[in-house]
Amino acid sequence: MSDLLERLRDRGWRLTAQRRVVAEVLDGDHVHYTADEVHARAAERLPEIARATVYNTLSELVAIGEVLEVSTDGRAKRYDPNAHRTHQHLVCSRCGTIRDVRPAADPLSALPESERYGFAVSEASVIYRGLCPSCATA
Amino acid sequence: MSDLLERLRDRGWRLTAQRRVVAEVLDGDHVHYTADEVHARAAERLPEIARATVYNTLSELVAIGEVLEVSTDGRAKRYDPNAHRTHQHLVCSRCGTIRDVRPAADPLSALPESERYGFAVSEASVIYRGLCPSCATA
DNA sequence: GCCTACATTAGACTAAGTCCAAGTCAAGAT
DNA sequence: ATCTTGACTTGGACTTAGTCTAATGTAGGC
Repeated sequence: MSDLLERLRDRGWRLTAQRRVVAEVLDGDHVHYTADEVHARAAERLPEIARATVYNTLSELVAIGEVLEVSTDGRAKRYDPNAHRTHQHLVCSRCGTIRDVRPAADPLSALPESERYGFAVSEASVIYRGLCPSCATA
Repeated sequence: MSDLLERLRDRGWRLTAQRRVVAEVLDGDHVHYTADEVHARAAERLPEIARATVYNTLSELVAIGEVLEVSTDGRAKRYDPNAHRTHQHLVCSRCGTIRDVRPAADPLSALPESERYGFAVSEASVIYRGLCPSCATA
């Protein structure tokens, strides 16, 4: 994650303790925390960190493309640090577990010109839903 | 939309004035209102209708599969009466306009078995994003 | 026309997120 | 090493979207 911190410094970010712990929480594979979960985990290391700071930092990370926002259920947004390897999401309809997945074909290519209504389409995000192994057997 | 009202009566729905106006508001193509928009439009015809009633009715329509919930921006959910013709959504990244679109291939088929992590995947929802014609020229 | 189970209402409540004015501090300049 | 300053953080009030509840109203079977 020091890669990320270095990239941030290169962008002129002031490197504060708060930003550091938020960046550290968002490290790993298949990480999809809500802002409140990020705040709770950050507060374990830096108890006085404010919710507003977590929201600010997450928004900045999203704005510069280091973190993705994922909205799987119309409730709290989730934050996905896996921003440099394009992928989609597979969500369990029962328990909400999320996995990063890579479809075989670019989803954009499935949308024919005749279905684009003159839009300059630049991105497709897919949510696959189904039962995860533990929910299927339970 | 009397089709819908008939299907609802067949299911044993009590047909109230409130449910009727909500169903009438949700009529047409490329309709994707938020709950508040549905409430505002319903209130034009039935001024005393309560927000809670709109939420209740929308949830019921979703539960029985007559209306789809779409979450395009992590803000208010939108309600889509086009539930019997499977489709995906194309959203303008600037103004938020939504169109129903039909990809050439079933998006599910693009997810190889090796990327399913043992899930019983049953559904894929796709949001295509880009600039709509008016936002592209503005 | 009555009855009653189901539907509606207003308003309090919750969850998720934004905004703001005041205080703090990282890092460049000295 | 300290100063300075503009960027960052804070806590709390505020907003938006949605849920819940107890009291009231009413559709539709009789």
